Amino acid sequence: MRLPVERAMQVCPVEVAVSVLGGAWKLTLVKCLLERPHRFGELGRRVPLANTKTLTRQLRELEQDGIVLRKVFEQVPPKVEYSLTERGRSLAPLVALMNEWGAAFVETAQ
Amino acid sequence: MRLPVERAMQVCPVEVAVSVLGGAWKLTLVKCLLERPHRFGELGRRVPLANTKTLTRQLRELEQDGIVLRKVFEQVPPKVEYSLTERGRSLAPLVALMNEWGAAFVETAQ
DNA sequence: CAGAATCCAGGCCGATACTG
DNA sequence: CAGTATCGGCCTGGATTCTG
Repeated sequence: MRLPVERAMQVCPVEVAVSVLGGAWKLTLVKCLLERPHRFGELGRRVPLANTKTLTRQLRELEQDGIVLRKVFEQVPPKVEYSLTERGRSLAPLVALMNEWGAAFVETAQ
Repeated sequence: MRLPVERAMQVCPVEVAVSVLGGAWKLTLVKCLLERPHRFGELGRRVPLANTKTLTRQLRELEQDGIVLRKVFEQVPPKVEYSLTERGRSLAPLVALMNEWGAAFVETAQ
């Protein structure tokens, strides 16, 4: 278990969710993977503001937290496919709600 | 509109929600305020790992984003009451889902 | 193609002390 | 009571370059 998550546990389950999912682009990546599995480069194009390092880090953490599955195809050129675990798929309702709320927030933009 | 939110808008509504709600303790504060209005000190006791500076910052941002209402009572000793706006109350389903998901995450702790 | 390596900046959050 | 002031650390995220 990662340290920030440990801390969050002391306070509230809500905070656990935030510290697991709150990283930059994480939930957007999950949203993409809910559609279908993606390759690394595809995800990069879906989230154009994230560079490769950030992308890799977030995906690794999602993998470590049991949300994302990383499958390596041993071939040249290399191919890696990212997909969701069951726990990852359980985020579907949450992602839908956040998408809706975020859109409404922008809509009602001050 | 705050800068990180502007950036998030370029990518996905989900990312907007994350950048508005993802700060430390923010959603936990909203969860408390969904129960009833709280005074500053009360919130501090509900979120014991946040110090006064952090608490103030998060509450100010939530206020700026139209989620929290800050009401000052001109009296001695001072009294400030925090409550939710309509937009804040619209977070109820989201908070409930995240609470549930966070609890399940801890339950299934690796 | 899918990253790893390196370096760097900013801000995000925290501890502590002080104030009207 | 409800903050502000000051200082600082560190972690997050980013730009760029390099590699099997």
